[in-house]
Amino acid sequence: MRNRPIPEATVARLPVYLRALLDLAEERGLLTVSSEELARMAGVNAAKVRKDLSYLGSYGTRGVGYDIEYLLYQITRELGLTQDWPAALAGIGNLGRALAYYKGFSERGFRIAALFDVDDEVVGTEVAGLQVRHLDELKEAVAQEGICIGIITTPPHAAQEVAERFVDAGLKSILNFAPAVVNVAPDVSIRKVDLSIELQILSFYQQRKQAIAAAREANRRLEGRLGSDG
Amino acid sequence: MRNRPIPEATVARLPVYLRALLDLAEERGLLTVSSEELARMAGVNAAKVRKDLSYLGSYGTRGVGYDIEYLLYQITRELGLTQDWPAALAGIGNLGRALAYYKGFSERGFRIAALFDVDDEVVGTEVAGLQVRHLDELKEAVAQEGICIGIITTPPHAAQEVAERFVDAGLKSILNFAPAVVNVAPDVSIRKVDLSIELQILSFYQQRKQAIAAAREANRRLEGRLGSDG
DNA sequence: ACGTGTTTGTGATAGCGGTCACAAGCTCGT
DNA sequence: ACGAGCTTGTGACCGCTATCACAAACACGT
Repeated sequence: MRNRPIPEATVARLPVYLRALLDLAEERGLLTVSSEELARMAGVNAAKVRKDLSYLGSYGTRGVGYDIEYLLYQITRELGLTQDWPAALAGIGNLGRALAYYKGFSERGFRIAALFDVDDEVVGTEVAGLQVRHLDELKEAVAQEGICIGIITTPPHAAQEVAERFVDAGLKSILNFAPAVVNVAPDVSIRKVDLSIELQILSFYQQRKQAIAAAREANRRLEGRLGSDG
Repeated sequence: MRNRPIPEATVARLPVYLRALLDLAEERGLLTVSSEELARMAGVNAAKVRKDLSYLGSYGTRGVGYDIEYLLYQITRELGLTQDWPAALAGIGNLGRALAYYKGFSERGFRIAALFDVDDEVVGTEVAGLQVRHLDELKEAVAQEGICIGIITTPPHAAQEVAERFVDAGLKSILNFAPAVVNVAPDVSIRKVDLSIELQILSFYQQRKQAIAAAREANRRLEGRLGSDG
């Protein structure tokens, strides 16, 4: 089992476990944790936790649980968080600025190392301690700063072109915040974060809840009338 | 088929189709579109598009394609975008401010109707044309503004409590940007957007790519040496 | 040394989601 | 009126994911 490739779904949960483990280690100073406790903290099923961790190897002790320090080390290593990952951010609008200032990135070795835009009004200004550069300088900056990850916070119509420039500059990992579909070669990883889509999904289920509530209400009234009639 | 419940995966893709269809209607003024073209624009498989749309009912014409206007109407209706959805945003930090200013929200009937915080330095200030209110005023604001959706952009340790306050105020849909696991009752929809997790997932695959490249390189050298030796 | 209680690791199973392939059905030209 | 050429709608299949259930293995008290 421990030599099989790690499933995507598991990879997506490892950061959640990592966070929970850091909490246990730093805040509470505990040494071991059971799959049940970890599952509770991560908001998932205990069996899922065990199966996920088993892909990393068998680092638990039956009857005891998992050694927190060791697990932290293994997950950190597996996620590649032992090195730091300089990132380039293209598109210095509201969202781009917020991300440039965002502390959450720098936490785990992610560091926004360069900012890019194409607007002459923005290029040259300083944001979050970095000088905004023109997108044309991307290649040099990537080489110079050792940039590995590209983040897109441009308007939608520019997203595809920026992605292509990122790929052209040698980046293989892209995080897209622009509300647009971006196509890249299969050897490039791309993940999207789309606020508007998330809201629309919530809207769908919210509407369904309201429709069900309305139907239940109508039914209740109808039955009430029938009851008083009978 | 058209009366079966719509799968979650399909719901998550409807907004993508919607965007593509708006593009086709507004930018190019087309009347019909084939599943293949729509699939290309949405970055998915054509069969998947057809199956997804078939859940809404059979609105296509064989040999021709789908009527864009009609499809737009159906998807809009199904996603509940015919009404607008006022949202509350709690946590006025960098990210909260950026979202408050973000234009992408207001596009499809989503409107940030109230901002909340607990910090006295922030409460009372004006952000994006709205006065930041204290979280204690949540209930009144929800009733007053007809708020349906809660957005969490607080630091992680405050996320769970804010979520509970949202639920307590009657909200059934929550979007969580805080890097923390939030548990709510099963009748409440919660979706999370976690920038740090996305980066860690990218990091995992990036590292694997580098490891594979390194192994390939080592192998090439080894074979080269063996070749010259033999 | 041994039994009891606990927790892991994993085979088995069920369900969901993606893809293929093709029949059904439409339009249009002749 | 009819055949050619498309495109939809969907049954069938396959792989991935989640969950269950239980044997294996450990610690600890006596």
